Amino acid sequence: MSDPTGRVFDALADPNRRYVLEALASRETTTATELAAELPVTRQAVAKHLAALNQAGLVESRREGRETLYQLTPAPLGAAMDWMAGVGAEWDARLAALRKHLRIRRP
Amino acid sequence: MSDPTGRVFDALADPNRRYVLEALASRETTTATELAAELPVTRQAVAKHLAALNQAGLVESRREGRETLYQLTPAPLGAAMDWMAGVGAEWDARLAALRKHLRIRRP
DNA sequence: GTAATGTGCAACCTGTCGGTTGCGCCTAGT
DNA sequence: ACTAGGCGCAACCGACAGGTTGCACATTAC
Repeated sequence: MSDPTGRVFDALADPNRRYVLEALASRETTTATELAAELPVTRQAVAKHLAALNQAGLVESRREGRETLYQLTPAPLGAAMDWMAGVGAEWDARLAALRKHLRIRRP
Repeated sequence: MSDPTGRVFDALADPNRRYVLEALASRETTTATELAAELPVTRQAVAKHLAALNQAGLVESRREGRETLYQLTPAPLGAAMDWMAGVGAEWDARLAALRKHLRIRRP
């Protein structure tokens, strides 16, 4: 999946990954083991999720000594929201045009 | 997956389903066969995707004679966008608080 | 130096997802 | 009445995602 927006939605589709994002939004930095303590999965599973989030550009990792710190980078969320807003807007525009058309043809 | 927001993101995670949504945003009504003609998959595959979108509340179906018409219902997109906006906002707030803290402690 | 902590990598298992094929059931045209 | 178009359902298949275990490697503490 090379499409960046697709990767974001795919990353957001998993509940554990969404929990990771929520935790990261209020924590400024975290390690995989710390997250694994709050989730019903192993550290390695969390590490895979963090890798997926990193692939989607939602997370950055930096190694500090013997632990790797993960940090939220919420920018790609904007692109995804833009896609959704585009769909909604086009739909609304179509509805508006349809309404207008009906008003003109049936005054 | 009972979580409604999760279903929305899961629905949005597939490129074919996103295409269906885009098509539906500009078409006001469509059938599964019509969509299948524009996609590299069979009608049944499209029908499954439409069922998933319906489960996510993004699409409504109504039977008209011998064909079933599908229509976009973009409301759940709003909830999903709210979740994303929440994560981004909390992050921004944390960043702002951190910056403020730094400015106070290091004038 | 040695033990403990934290990580990464690889193999493996299992369920589900996206997709197809095959069929039978309506509905509409002629 | 019969034929053709459109759908739904069910079975099946291959691939991949999420998860686990096991182990080897680096870094800190004692």
